[in-house]
Amino acid sequence: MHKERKPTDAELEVLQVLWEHGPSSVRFVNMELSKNREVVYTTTLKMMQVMVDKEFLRRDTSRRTHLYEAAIEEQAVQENIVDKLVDTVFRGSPLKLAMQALGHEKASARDLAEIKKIIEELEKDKK
Amino acid sequence: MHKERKPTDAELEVLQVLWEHGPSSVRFVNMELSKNREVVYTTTLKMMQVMVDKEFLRRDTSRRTHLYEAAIEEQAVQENIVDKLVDTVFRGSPLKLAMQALGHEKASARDLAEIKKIIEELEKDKK
DNA sequence: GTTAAAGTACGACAATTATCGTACGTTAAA
DNA sequence: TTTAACGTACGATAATTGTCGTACTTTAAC
Repeated sequence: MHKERKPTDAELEVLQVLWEHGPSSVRFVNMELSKNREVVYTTTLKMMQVMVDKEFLRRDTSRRTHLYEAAIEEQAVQENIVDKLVDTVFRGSPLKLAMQALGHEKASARDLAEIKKIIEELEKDKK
Repeated sequence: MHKERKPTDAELEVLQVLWEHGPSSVRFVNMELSKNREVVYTTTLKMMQVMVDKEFLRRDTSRRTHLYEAAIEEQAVQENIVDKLVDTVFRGSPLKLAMQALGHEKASARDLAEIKKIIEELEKDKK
């Protein structure tokens, strides 16, 4: 039994696929990963088996082709990572992180309008 | 000679100290790290030597007590990490990341006001 | 000049990560 | 019923990380 730890980068890639597509076979996950880079099938398999051991994934072995699904919530992982990031890279300032994200090239005008609305909501809550 | 790679978590801790305080001795960095957790002096020393090899740090050996300074910019590291994070954890959406950051417990009312201003600036630029 | 303190150098280590090959079982088609 | 395709299991491995002990050097105080 392993302790709850933070997924590695490669593990996050696997989780992304499962969060997006729901329960999937190793074959399918491997296909998805292969869109970005070369990965041997058994590498993905082994990794997902390890992730079951770490309790990052659950699997259904009732059929020959096992189905894996994420056992941790996307939202929770995002929170963990952001919290740690704020501490270790942004000197404790979520503001700096948000600014960096919004300065990101992919942030669109619509994103900006969207987040302004969210901020106004948050401001109401804080009052 | 090493390839340019992303600093590890422990390396980020060291970088944080140097970004904040400028060129420092191993002793000083070790003191700072020890505020958070127990670290043996030679562990910090070894790590910083490795970081010099990786070209994350530069050092001045002209005096007995060597002085180390960050060889990579805080801003650049923040950008790298945010870019990667957007891709691997937020499905390519900087907006989601910003929202998560602002929902962060430490985000204050002043932060929110601040970022609203910044958004308005960004919106002007995009026009 | 001896000695204690403070410094650097560096080898060794366990744990983790990411990777792949090989063995082996199951299915289905020819 | 052979065989090829597809699946899981799992050992081995190289690289990296974080850790620390030990050896050696320099400085300065006595």
